[in-house]
Formats: sequence, C-alpha cells, structure tokens
Amino acid sequence: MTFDKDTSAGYVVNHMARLFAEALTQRIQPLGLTTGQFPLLLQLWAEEGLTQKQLVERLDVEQATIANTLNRMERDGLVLRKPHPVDGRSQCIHLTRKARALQGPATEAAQSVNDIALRSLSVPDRQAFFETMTEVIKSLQEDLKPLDRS
Amino acid sequence: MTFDKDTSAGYVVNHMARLFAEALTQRIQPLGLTTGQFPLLLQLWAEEGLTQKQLVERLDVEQATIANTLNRMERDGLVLRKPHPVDGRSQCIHLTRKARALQGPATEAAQSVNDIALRSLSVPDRQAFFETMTEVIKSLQEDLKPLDRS
DNA sequence: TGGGGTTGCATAGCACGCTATACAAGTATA
DNA sequence: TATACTTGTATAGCGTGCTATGCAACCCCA
Repeated sequence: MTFDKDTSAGYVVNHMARLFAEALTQRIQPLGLTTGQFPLLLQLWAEEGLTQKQLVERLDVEQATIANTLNRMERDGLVLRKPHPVDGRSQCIHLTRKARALQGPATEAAQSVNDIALRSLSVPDRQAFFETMTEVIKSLQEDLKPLDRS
Repeated sequence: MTFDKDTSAGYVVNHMARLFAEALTQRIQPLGLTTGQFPLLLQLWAEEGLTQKQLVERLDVEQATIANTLNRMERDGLVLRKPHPVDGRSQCIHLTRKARALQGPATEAAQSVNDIALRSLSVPDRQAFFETMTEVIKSLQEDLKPLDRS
C-alpha cells in the first residue's frame, strides 16, 4: 500500500495554500504589499494603535513572526511604532497614510482571489467547505494542544 | 463592509496548512525528517534514481526549491547524487539505506496526521472536501496560467 | 526598598518556497 | 565545424513562519 500524495489531505492543503498565496501576491505586489503583511494590515485597519501583544492574540501567528513582519512594514513605510503611554515595554503600532490608502485596493485584491478560487462552487458547497475547514482546524488544534505551554 | 479574515478562504486555508505542517513536523522531527523533504522522499521511495528534472515534473514545486531541499537531504545523509549515465548535466538521485528505512515510520506519521485532521468528518464529507479542494486548485491554476512561460 | 519572577519585544538561526540569474553540457543549424 | 540556442542544475536573495534565546521593563512580595 503506497502513500499517494494526491490523496493526502496535508499535501493537497499545502498545495492549495501555495496557490492562494501566489494569486494574492500577483495582485498585491503592484501595491507594494506582501502576503504576510496582509493579516496585520487587516487588523490594524480595524483597530489602529494595537500593541504587538494584541496583534499576536488576534492573529494565529507567533510573536517572532509578527515582530519580523512589523520590521519589514516599518522599513517599507507602512507602519510606525509609537511608545506606549504607560507600559515602557510596549509600543503602539500605527499605520501611515500610505497604509491607510491601501485598504480599498488591497481588500479588493484579496476578495478577488477568494472569488476566483471559489468560483466553480455552489453557495452551499462554499458553506460546506468553510465548515469542513473549521472542523479540520479544530481537530488539528486539539491534537497540538497538549504541547502548549501550560 | 469590512473584510473579515475568518471568512476569507485564503486566510483559513493558510491557517489550516500551517497546522498540518506543525502536526507533521511534530511526528517526523524525531525521525530526522522535515516537511519539505517528505514529497521528495515519497517520490523516491516509489521511483529511485530520478533526476532533478523528473522530480520537478512530478511535484508541484519549483526547481530551485527542489535543488535546495536536495542539498539539505544530501547534507543529512538521506540522498546521494550519482552522475547520469548519458547526460552530463543531470544527476540521478538515490536514497541511502537510512532514507529507505524511514519509509514505514514516515508514511505512518503522515497517515496519522491525515487521520487526525479528518477525524470528525464523515466519509462523504471527506470525499466532498477533496473534491472541493480539487476544484479550488483548478480554479486558481487557471487564474495563474496566463503567467506561464509559453 | 530590594530581589525574583513575569511579560513584551527583539534577534539569531533555521526550513521552505519563490523569482532571477549564472553556467556548463547538450543540441541543432548554418 | 563553429556558432547559437536550449536545457539541467546551482546559487543568490527574499519573504514567511517557526523555535530558542536574550533582555529590559514591569510587578509582586518579603
């Protein structure tokens, strides 16, 4: 019994994820954005001035990854780190005018990728797809949970 | 109308893919393997002595990625590059005894991750999940196709 | 008021995947 | 045969994500 990549959920999911990323890159690269910055921008467009800690809590990404992405965003003029009024360890992350101006085009780009990806699916199929992914994510998180720092 | 990451297919797919990778890492790290090596090993367990070109054709990964992964696998004693009998540019990729011995435990680990991930789904739901992913992949590939070097 | 634990962030170092590029070996053509 | 094109690999450089670690600011308690 040979293990076939094409019937391996992990393999197919990984492949799909890379295609999503590629399609998004194609559309946001002209805006000067990258895929990793996207979740951060999304969060900051909704709530500006969050600390890194708060961003980590809201996104499913490790602190070190957030810190590195913020470095690149600061370098690219998307974000400013301002000192926290009371906690000397923290900084509040603020968007530049440039980053604010990208909200429209960038979300349109992301929406367009999602629309294209799901284009051939019926509305109930899309719904089922999301429900299934939510289940899968839950199962994997439960499997990984015992590892959490307790 | 704000764009919500939790209802964005791309975001959820990316998150799911990272969880799959984490779960697999947890199981194959003790074997001295990493996630990126897995597809290559799978292919070589089935057909040893392939060239890099042939691996690129069989896996959905770029040539440069394959070359780098092979470098790490050679470094880790999983793979040997032997000169191609007729084409001086190519090399045939052979597995070491060590790599061959890992086929059983490694495929079991991957199978176990897939089983856990899909655990809460009925058989028809699993089937539907694969069909949907295949559709999504096809749609994204069609969107990206115009970019191919023709 | 210390001193010790905690918490927020930064950094080092790695794997993985990508694009772009270089280069040697092969092929074909004038 | 000499030249030009093509093809197979390698490498540089980057972004994304991870773990592990360091460190200063904070907090609590004796």
